[in-house]
Amino acid sequence: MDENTESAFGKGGRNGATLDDVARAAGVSAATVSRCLNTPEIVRPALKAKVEQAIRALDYVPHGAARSLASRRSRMIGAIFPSLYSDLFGGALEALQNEVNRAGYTLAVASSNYDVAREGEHIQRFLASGVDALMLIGGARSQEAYRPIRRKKVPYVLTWVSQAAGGHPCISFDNEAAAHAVTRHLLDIGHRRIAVISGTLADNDRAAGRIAGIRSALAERGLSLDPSHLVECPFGLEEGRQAFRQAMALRPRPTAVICGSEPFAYGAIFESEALGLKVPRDVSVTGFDDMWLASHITPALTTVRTPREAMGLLAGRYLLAVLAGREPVPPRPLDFELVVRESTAPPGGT
Amino acid sequence: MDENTESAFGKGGRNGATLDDVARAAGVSAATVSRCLNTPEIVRPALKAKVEQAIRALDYVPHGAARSLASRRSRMIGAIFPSLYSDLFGGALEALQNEVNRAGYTLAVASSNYDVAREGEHIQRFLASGVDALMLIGGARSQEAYRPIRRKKVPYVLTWVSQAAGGHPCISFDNEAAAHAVTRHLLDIGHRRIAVISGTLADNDRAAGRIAGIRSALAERGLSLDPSHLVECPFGLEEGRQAFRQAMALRPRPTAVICGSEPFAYGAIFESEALGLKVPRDVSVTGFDDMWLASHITPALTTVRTPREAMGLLAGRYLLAVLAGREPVPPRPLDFELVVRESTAPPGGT
DNA sequence: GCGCATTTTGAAAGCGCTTTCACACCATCG
DNA sequence: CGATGGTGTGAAAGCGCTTTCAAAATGCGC
Repeated sequence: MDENTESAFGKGGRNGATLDDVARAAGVSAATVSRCLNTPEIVRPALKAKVEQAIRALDYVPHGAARSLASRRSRMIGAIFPSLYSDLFGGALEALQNEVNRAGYTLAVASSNYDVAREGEHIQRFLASGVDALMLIGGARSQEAYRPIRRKKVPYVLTWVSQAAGGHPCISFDNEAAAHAVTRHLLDIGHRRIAVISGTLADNDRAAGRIAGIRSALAERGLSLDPSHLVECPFGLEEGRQAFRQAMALRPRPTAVICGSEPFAYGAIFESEALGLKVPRDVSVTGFDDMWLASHITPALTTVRTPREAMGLLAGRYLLAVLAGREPVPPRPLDFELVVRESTAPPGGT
Repeated sequence: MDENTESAFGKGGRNGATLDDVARAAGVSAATVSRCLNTPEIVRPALKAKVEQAIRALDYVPHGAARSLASRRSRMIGAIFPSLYSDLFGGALEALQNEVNRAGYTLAVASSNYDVAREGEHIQRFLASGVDALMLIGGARSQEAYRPIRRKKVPYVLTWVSQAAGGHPCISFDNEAAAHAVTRHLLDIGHRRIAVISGTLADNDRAAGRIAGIRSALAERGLSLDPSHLVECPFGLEEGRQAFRQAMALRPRPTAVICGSEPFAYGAIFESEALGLKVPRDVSVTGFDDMWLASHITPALTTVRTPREAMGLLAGRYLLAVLAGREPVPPRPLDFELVVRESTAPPGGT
């Protein structure tokens, strides 16, 4: 039966019916079939029914590339993340994917591996693939990088950063404010000697924003962040352990360590045990993101919960709105929440 | 200057030069430009240089959809994961993405949310988008689901499962053997009363395979898995805690708990503390996958390391090989490794 | 019923690129 | 030195669909 159907196709050797085949089978023009697919409301029910039946009978699947070429839209949205490996971006990726799918779009992804040059290549690749819109993380790329995007007039949005030099549309919580809140909490319970573990700052404005927030909170109390108290290293739990050891070697020893990323905090807590230090008695530790381990680790981690799924969802929604011809306004910075658990306590508690 | 360049384009209002524009600028035919892009080795250096210069001058970016339509290849590969959220699949996703990118392909992703129907829709969507190949996880879908794939003659490969009913190409370690190894380890150190925490088995042949491996190892020692000792629940750390509590309520109490997925094991270890049980003294716990937390948690987790990145990499390589016209043979099941750490010990040790 | 204003429909022209196919070109051989 | 063969290039025909544009069908009022 499959074979019979095949033989009904226009040309031999093809592996699927074409719109013309459907038109012929339904006894209408190709234009009508096309309309049934794209603007079904303007075709009379009688014809529509015939077409739909023919589509089913032939098992017709529209040819994406042909649609794209003719309509000048690929129905594809590209997203470039610094990493696909960690579950940090997983929630946002999943939310974004769901949202764009709902509107009939397909999501293409790429990982820049925290490398701007790499990201630039991916932008080019996506543009060449003809994505209709683009989601990027952060705003730490040169203005040059936006040129090809602007040139092709492809809508885009930045996430994980609430504002970027150049006025690019952003959807995110405010990194600076979130870091400020964590720092403030530590200051409020009496800490004065605070060390910071941060991810590599070059090309990472999220991390930089957090440092800025820490500095401003410190400044409000007349304090400042001594360079020796800022340990910068690549993301990772193991790296966090090392950085923590380094911070604990400082004299006088800091009474609190702010981690710019959650794995650092896990590393710090694990390493404190190895060091014979008790958290929070000997040293307070804070995280950033409130990922799944945070509430289960001992001691449970004081951290700031970031709206990761929301960013993915809203970024998708924003792009779809632009593509639909509306002119959405990126929302104000999203809410974050300081979650105080057991890893922080007043200093000197013994 | 941008404006001047624009005005050199063939048609007005477009947002990019076309291949014809390049041909005209270089004083060659469109065919030659096309050849410079696709088979540069067959065009004479002199012409190639002129074309390349024109491409740079016009900032030409090929139109993906047009290429796809004419060449009948989209240079896009689709991958459908059960979830994008967890970092379980993150490594494979990243590796796959890198591999296909290297060959000039773009990766499209989707998450089925562990739902076969959802996965089916994504398959259809990808096929309609015209992906050149498809990567799927597991083999727990109806043979029906493969029909559209076969019909369009799209190469595909299954991962995370080393063999599937229907003879589909697979690239994976052997779930059954891996689970067998873990179980064997427990049996070898003297455990006899073993409970199992497994992810939902319906539509998940990976989880089912692991249960089979556990059963066969048990059977080799004349033991069997009592239904009461098999706790089935959705994936997640919190769910693992609950399941562990349930397993610990069994009388006589099991001396070991095999977790079919790593988060369950983390949950078990955390919950053991809440229960006043000491791992491994009171109960041994094993994980599955050896994710980043496994070696840092206390006690460090005995588990089996699965080749997740390798699966992504090899799946990509396999599909690219098929697309290149070669007829690759899926490799034999990939290696896994039993990693014995501190969470397992002989029973009754007090 | 006729004429006019409205939908609906079909014909045909592309969308931007790849890919035969045939031709032109040059070097080689008899 | 002309015939032969191999390369490199160009002309043109689509790839399968969307989208004008004009023609056909419909509905309405008088």
